[in-house]
Amino acid sequence: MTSRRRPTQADVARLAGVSQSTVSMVLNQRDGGSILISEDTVEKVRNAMQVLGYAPDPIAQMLAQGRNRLLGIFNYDPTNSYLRDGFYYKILAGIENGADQHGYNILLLTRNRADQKRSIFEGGVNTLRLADGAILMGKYPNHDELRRLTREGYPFVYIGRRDVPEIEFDWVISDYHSAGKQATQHLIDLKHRVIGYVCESSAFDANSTQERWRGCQEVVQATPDAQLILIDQSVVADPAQLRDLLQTQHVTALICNDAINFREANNSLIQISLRVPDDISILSLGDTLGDFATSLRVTYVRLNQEQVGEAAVNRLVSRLDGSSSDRVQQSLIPCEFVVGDTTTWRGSG
Amino acid sequence: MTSRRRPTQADVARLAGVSQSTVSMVLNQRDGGSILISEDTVEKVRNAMQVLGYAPDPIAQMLAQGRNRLLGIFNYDPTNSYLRDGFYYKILAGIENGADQHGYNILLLTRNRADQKRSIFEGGVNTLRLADGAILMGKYPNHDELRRLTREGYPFVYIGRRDVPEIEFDWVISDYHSAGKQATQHLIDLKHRVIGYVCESSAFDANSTQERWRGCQEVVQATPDAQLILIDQSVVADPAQLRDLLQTQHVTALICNDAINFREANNSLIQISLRVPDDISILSLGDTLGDFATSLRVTYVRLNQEQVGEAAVNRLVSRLDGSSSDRVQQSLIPCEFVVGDTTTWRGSG
DNA sequence: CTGAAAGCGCTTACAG
DNA sequence: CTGAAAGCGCTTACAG
Repeated sequence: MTSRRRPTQADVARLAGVSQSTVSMVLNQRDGGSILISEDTVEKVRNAMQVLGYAPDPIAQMLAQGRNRLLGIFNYDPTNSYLRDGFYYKILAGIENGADQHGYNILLLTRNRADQKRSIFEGGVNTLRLADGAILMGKYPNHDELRRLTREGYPFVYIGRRDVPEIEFDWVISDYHSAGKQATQHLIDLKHRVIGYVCESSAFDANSTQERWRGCQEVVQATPDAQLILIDQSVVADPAQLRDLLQTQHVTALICNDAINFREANNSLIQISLRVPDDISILSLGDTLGDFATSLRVTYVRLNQEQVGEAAVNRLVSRLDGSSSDRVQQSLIPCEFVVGDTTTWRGSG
Repeated sequence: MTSRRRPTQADVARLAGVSQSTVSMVLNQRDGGSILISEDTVEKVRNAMQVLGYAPDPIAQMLAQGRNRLLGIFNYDPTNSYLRDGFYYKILAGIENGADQHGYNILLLTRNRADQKRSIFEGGVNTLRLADGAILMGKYPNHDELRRLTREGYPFVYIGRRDVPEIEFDWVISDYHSAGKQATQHLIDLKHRVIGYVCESSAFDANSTQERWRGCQEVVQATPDAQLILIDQSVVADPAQLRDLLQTQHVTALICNDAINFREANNSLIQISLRVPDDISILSLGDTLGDFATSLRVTYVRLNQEQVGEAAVNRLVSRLDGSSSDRVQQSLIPCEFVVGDTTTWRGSG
């Protein structure tokens, strides 16, 4: 660990017998070489760099250049909350991909995990400032902070639609509304008329749930005799309760808000001996949790979270590179509806 | 987006009517306040900071301080390869946690995803240098790069055990060897004597697989009449082949190298109507993939990847903070053997 | 084609 | 208790 000081441009310059700025020029030689330096000099400098094992200090470069090709990621929710159905992971993978394509690295802000409330500003300091721009996410952002970021002109994109009074900003999100519509139309087409919507009460107020629900509602309301029944996850978790509900209401199909709900519902159905899809159709409005041990392929909506992450990066980078207008941009990423074996015609059993 | 220049310490100083260095002192006021500044001055400076919305530039701070409380993460494998059983995600979560506890942020190096070979040094530049230290991972690291990092005294910890000629460095890894031993002993105790070991041929040379396998071997070799049979994943994927193999060899238990192998094996067993665990016992030497739709709890080894990530951070940070000796430190994180419903006494069916 | 100089925004001895 | 100055390692006009 004898790490004597790393070599600097000054060291290289000394060894090569040129000035420090020349070393810098050689280092940053643009493609095409608009800056002309004699071959000899380049050679000498290159050699000296080799000999000393010189590598530029990125921090100094940043300070001098005023930017650093770093994309910040800040999550208002504790990471754990995203463990659910691998949501966070997929978005992160998309962001990584996008960042890589644009030659950016990622700064993952970890601060304040311990506290209940995570915060971008600590002691008045914008911890995101280290990055050129940031991607924010989380169910409950601090509105004041978002306003301050906007006021300061700090470039960011939110993952998920969030409406904050007084300001407007970029966001990207899966098109949950259309997902809900497609799924419901699918069931309606299969002659189902009484459809249960399974969701946890704690998740019902989330924007992403509301959008799904709204999509389902629209289709149901446009269909004579059709009705949508909200079923709490706690009911589904209890096989007996679930059976009673399904029977008394004549429910023939279940739409599950996400993959977890799907799994729970499916488990309960097994226990009350209802066969999928003959006795009851069931689908998930979210990505599946790996494959189940059954041979059934699940009917579900692919949320394309990777694409959401990539889209957020693309938007952010286009702002950072100035190749984009200043207009606020809010985009929906299409979901894909995948028809599997867990849904079929009503009464086919 | 009218972002006129952000205020600097100089701006604050001007407004407060003090010198720039005084602003810096106020900003960095140590606990206890070993540096004495009059209440009045502090007040004035604080006010000015408020008025201007001043926030220090972290990059400049880094340059001046020589460190930045940033932990680098570099993965020699493409991220996708870690999607398998959520490996990468869990480690990352552990790293995030650890970093947070120590007040570090994370720098995720994305470079070179596009290329086949990812590289730390680009054009001779150590891209990790932006971070104070780094956590490296990936099946096939570039040995030359690791040597160079070591030579330069750059602090890093490897996730996974990698033996690189000429150098030694810190690593942290799950105790796969012990995991294999425990699992095998469990089966031996249940009177199984012919045990199949399911693994993909492409994964067999990996250190993590070798350690598991070695652990299993040891127990089997210490048991009279016991034998361990290596079964390629491709055989397991074909139900007919699997049945033949199990029958001719009298295999009564399967050890699956990871959760994916487990799932495939389980699916095939269903198709050839072998009941788990009555006809055959089966367990996984890796974390499970969520729950299966069956009511069986899987017998498996919990790898504690989060702990691996956290341990790596702890080690790295203790080196960065100088609170640790320079001795190379290589540690094994214990796994937990979880007995579920998929294993039972031989011939209980 | 190359060098001297200023500057990026901080921190940290060193004087007073 | 506070200020002037040097320095962190670069980049970028500006002279020559």
